[in-house]
Order: sequence, then structure tokens, then C-alpha cells
Amino acid sequence: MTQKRTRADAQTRMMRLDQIAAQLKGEEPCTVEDLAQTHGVSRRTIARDLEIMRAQGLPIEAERGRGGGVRMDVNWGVGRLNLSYAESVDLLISLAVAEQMNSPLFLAQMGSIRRQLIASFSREKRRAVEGIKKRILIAEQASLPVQTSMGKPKPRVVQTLHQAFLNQKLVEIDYVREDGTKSKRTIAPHYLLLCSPVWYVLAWDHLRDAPRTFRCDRIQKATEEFEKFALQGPKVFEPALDHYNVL
Amino acid sequence: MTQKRTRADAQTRMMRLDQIAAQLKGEEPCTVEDLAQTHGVSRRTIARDLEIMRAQGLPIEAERGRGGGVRMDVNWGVGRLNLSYAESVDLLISLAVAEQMNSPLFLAQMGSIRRQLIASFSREKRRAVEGIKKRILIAEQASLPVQTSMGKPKPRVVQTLHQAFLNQKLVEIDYVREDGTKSKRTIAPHYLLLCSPVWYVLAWDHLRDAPRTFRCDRIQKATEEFEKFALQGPKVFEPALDHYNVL
DNA sequence: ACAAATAGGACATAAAACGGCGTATTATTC
DNA sequence: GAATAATACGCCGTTTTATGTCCTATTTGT
Repeated sequence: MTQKRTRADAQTRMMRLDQIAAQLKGEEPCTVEDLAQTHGVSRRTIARDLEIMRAQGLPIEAERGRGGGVRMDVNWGVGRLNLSYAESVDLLISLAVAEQMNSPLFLAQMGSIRRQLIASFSREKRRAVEGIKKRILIAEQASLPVQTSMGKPKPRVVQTLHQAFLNQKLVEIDYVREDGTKSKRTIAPHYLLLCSPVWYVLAWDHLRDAPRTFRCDRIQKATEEFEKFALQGPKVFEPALDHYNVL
Repeated sequence: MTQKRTRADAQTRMMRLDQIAAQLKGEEPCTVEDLAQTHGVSRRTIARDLEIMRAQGLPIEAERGRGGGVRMDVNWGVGRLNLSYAESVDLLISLAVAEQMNSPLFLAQMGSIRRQLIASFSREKRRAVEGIKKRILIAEQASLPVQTSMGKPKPRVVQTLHQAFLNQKLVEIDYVREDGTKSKRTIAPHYLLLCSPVWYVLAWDHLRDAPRTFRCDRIQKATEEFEKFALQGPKVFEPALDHYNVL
């Protein structure tokens, strides 16, 4: 028996709408009665929910009569992603990389995704975010010895690096050179360079006061500093670009 | 002023909460009064909204006293993406590619994104979606002559191809061979092969009844058929794999 | 013809959303 | 130390949304 349930507040109702959408995406058609049962509300309420969703443009189809039911056109499934800040940054950088790689198969629907992503950043960061594409460089694939010598960078390092790169903040890193020498530096990460599958950071080394190139998987630890840096043109890094044969 | 604002219904309120979240992400601190003004509601209402958002786990910080205000920890910005079906498919494939490319810089936070994406598909499609990684192959970069001869595939074709690939449906394609010969075929797209930046489809050609390789940018038109196909192992395509030097 | 399903109108009602007011608290400024 | 500017939050009254119930119309398959 349908007792007087507490009236759903805004969130609860939106959640219900989301869940209904999810159920409707399933191939198995569900009737209004089913939905009413699962959500513990009356048929009428479900009907009203559907009304709202239709008004929002969701292509919900209903078949009347015996064996009928409600379902949503499969090709219209709405995916809702809730991204944390770190995820947003990573996804944004990945999209920029895909775009720079010029592989058309990537770019089919990515424009709208990128626009939505950018919109989720604060106004102050928009400019930085929009210019990110220019700061990602693609070079030829790495040579086999380099590929095999590649280590697995720590997610924590990658994440810090991404954020500092995006925010144009200085980073303090622990770096291990090829010969095993360890050093601690403060760098300004200007460009990311992909020699698939190896990543490099083209940065200004604030200790040596000179441009340097760091291989991401050799960075042991990274800490984002408070200080921002001003972006420099790619001219400073031209020697490195030549060396890696940037496209 | 007799502002007879209609009271917000569930959607309107959720939108307001979202907008407040967006404003809070901005570096400039806003006071409750500001928010009240922008949204045309009372301070008390904004206070209640903040209360709700805090209860949801959003790290909203408030500073009392002069010059104070409300703001959200910048590193916690929540980005909401509403993806259409086509966008979900494309993003999913792109993530799978990134994963296969084994570039660790991609993979920092992508796991959770992928999980959320998969969750937005219907139960029937989950299995297909989860197995998609194995069906994407990465080879060495294309030779320069091939790279320069690459055309720009039509978004419509790419989209159809993606969906047919994911759904394991047959596709009818109009194909133009290197020598200009045009043909119409019905193929089963088993694998996608990336020789950056060129894409190939390893498919079973149902007219010739033999495995064939098609370059995506040479496909002029694609129509998803109704019939599904059963996935075959990669053995059938081994000659092609050898030819393209798959990693 | 009947049963099963959607579509939606009308009405009543409880609870949520909201505004307004008041008080407590905290921090800055003079 | 006092004034000021901000958040935090409790209470109350009003508005109206969200919901349930009952109802009729319409479609459709058996």
C-alpha cells in the first residue's frame, strides 16, 4: 500500500530521474508499473517524471497496449560523468594530445566534450586551459632502446605534473638521470612532448637557469609550488625540439 | 519590488546548485549576498543551498568576518559532462586507444572515467564495451608517403564505424582503393588498427568471404546494418598484423 | 470484447522551498 | 574596545511543488 512517503527533495528527485533514464536505456522494455515499483512511487508520478524528461528532449518512446512499455532509443543513451578536478585535467590533456596527434578518428565528437570540459573550469583558468593545445608537442616514436628502458611513472607524480603544467606553477622534482645521478630541482613545465610512448617535459630549470628536458618516468617525486611562471615561446626549447624531431 | 518568482522546481534548483558550484570554483571569493543577488533568491536560501552541498561532501570553505566569503577548494572542482551516445562511444574508444598506447601519462586518472562511462551503457552492452580494449591494435607509425596521402574521413563515417565496431554489427561501406577503384562491400569490423596517424579496419569482407584491411579515410560512406556478427580471434588477421608490424 | 498498457485531467494534501527575522560567532578595521 | 562585515543557524509563516488517488480516453494485442 502506498503510504504517504516523504516528498522527495530536489536531489532525490533528480536522482530518480537519472535512474529512470538509466533503466530506460536497457534493452528490456519496462512498464510504468515496473518503474513505480522499483522507485516506490505511484504510476502517476512516474508518468509525470517521463513528461519532464520528454520536455527536456530525451527521446522516450512508449508503446501502448498489451506488451507495451516505455523505453529510450538506444542511440540516445545519456552518459553523465562526474569528474573530479584531477580527472578533468587529465582528460583535458588527453584530448589535447589526441587533437595534436591529428588522428581523425579521435576527433569525431571530441569538440563538444572539450567545450563542456572547459566550461567546468573557473573563469580564471579558462585562458590557460584553452591555450593548452599549443603546449603539447608530438614527435616521432621513440627508438626501441628508449622504449624498453621506459619505467612506469607514479600516478601521483603524473597528476602533480599535469596540474602544475596546466596551472603554470613551478614544480619541485626529484630526478634520476640516465647514469643514476639523483638531483632535486625546481622547474617550470612549459611543454609536454610525446615520443610515443615516452613523455618528456620541456622545462626551465630554475636552479641552473637554463632550459632542460626531463623524461617523465624518471621523475621520482613532484611537488607543486605556489609560484606561477610566465609562459615562454617555443624558441627557447628549439634545440630540444630538433633533437626529438618534433613534427 | 513584487518579484513573484515562481518557486524553483527540482530541475531549476539543481541547476542553481550547479551554478553555485561553478561560481564557487572561481578564484574570486563571492559572498552569500553576491550569490543571492545573481540567483534572485534570499541569503537564507543560498545558505541552505550551501548546507546541502556541504552535506554532499563538497569542500566548501567559508571565511567569516570582513572580507570573508565562500569559496571551494580549487582542486575539487566538479565537472559534469553530459554525453550523447555518440560522444560516449567515441570517448570510450579514445580511452581504449590511449590505454593500448601504453603511454602512462594518459592513464593517471582514466580508470575512474572509464568506469563511469561503462556504467552509462546498458547492461546488454557492458560485455561488448568491456572487451573493446582487446580489439584495438597499435602498430608502428605510418611511413611518410602514407601519412601525406591521408585524407580526412567524414565525421559521419567515423561515427557509424565506431558504433558498428562497438555493437559488433555489419556495415555496408563504399570504398575507394588506392588505384581509384570504387566498390561497395558489407564488412564485419573486428579490429581497429592505428598506424599513427592513419586508421585501419581489420574486417571480414562478407562479399568476398575473406579477411580484408580497409583504410578509414578511404571509406566514403558507411551504413550500419541490423545483423550482428560473432567476434573472431586475431589469428584470422595475422597476415595483416605482420604486415603493419603490430606491437 | 476484453485486458493491458500509456496519456493525462482534476482534486486534495503534506512536505519542501523560500523569505524574513533574530541571535550567535568570527574576523577585520578604526 | 567598539563598530562592522561576514557566516551559521534556528524558528515561523506562506507559497506551491511533488505526490497520491480517482478518473476517463486511447491504443493495441489476444
